[in-house]
Amino acid sequence: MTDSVDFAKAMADENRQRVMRLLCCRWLCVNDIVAEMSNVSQPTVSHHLGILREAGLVHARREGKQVFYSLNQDEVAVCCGRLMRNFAPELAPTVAEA
Amino acid sequence: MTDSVDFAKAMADENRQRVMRLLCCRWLCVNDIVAEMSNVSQPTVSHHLGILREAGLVHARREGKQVFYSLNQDEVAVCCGRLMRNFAPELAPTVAEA
DNA sequence: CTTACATATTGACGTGTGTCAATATATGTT
DNA sequence: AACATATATTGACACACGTCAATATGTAAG
Repeated sequence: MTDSVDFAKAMADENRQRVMRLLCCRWLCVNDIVAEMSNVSQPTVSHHLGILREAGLVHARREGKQVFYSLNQDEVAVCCGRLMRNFAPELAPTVAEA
Repeated sequence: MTDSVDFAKAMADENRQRVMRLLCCRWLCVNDIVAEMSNVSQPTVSHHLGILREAGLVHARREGKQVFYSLNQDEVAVCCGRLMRNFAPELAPTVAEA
């Protein structure tokens, strides 16, 4: 339903997808992300992380002064599956894994 | 790459997803779509159809005075597959169908 | 060729969104 | 407590985007 819209909106930004690729399969703290992003300030990165966190697309874990983020691949997979079922039902697997 | 961003942007609107659901598995002309959409004017529907067409997410076919649209499920599937490979690689099938 | 109908385009308007500088909050250190 | 570092929040700004009324374009019929 509207969940698919929220997912699409969360993904609908180049910098957000850059952050997601950085967080794929590893944990990074905000400063590391900022260091790897060119031409994007720390507040902007923090803002994008907030949106991704709100959408459940990243995990967050505090460790001392720093906060580490990592991509939530499960949620991405669930949302992609929902998109497939909604908008490519004739191509999506009929039965989902339980 | 940036294609995933374009796909997400095209999907990032509730009315656009409503239109896509209407066009799932059938052809509708613009007036039919307008009739089934509440509180959305004909120019607005036309505008959304243009964005979906630009993104390759719908097929369009002229038939006399009317233009019929239908959802392009293949493109949706391709884009979802790309999202999966980019952002859920540990959950996506390793080998894609040729 | 004029008329009628279907769709697309234009122009204007309000709202949403990405961005940054400045500042606040949180945590650890001395 | 004072300070330093890491992250989040605020406020302001420009620009993108969704929306509609009005108009233009395309297509067929009389």
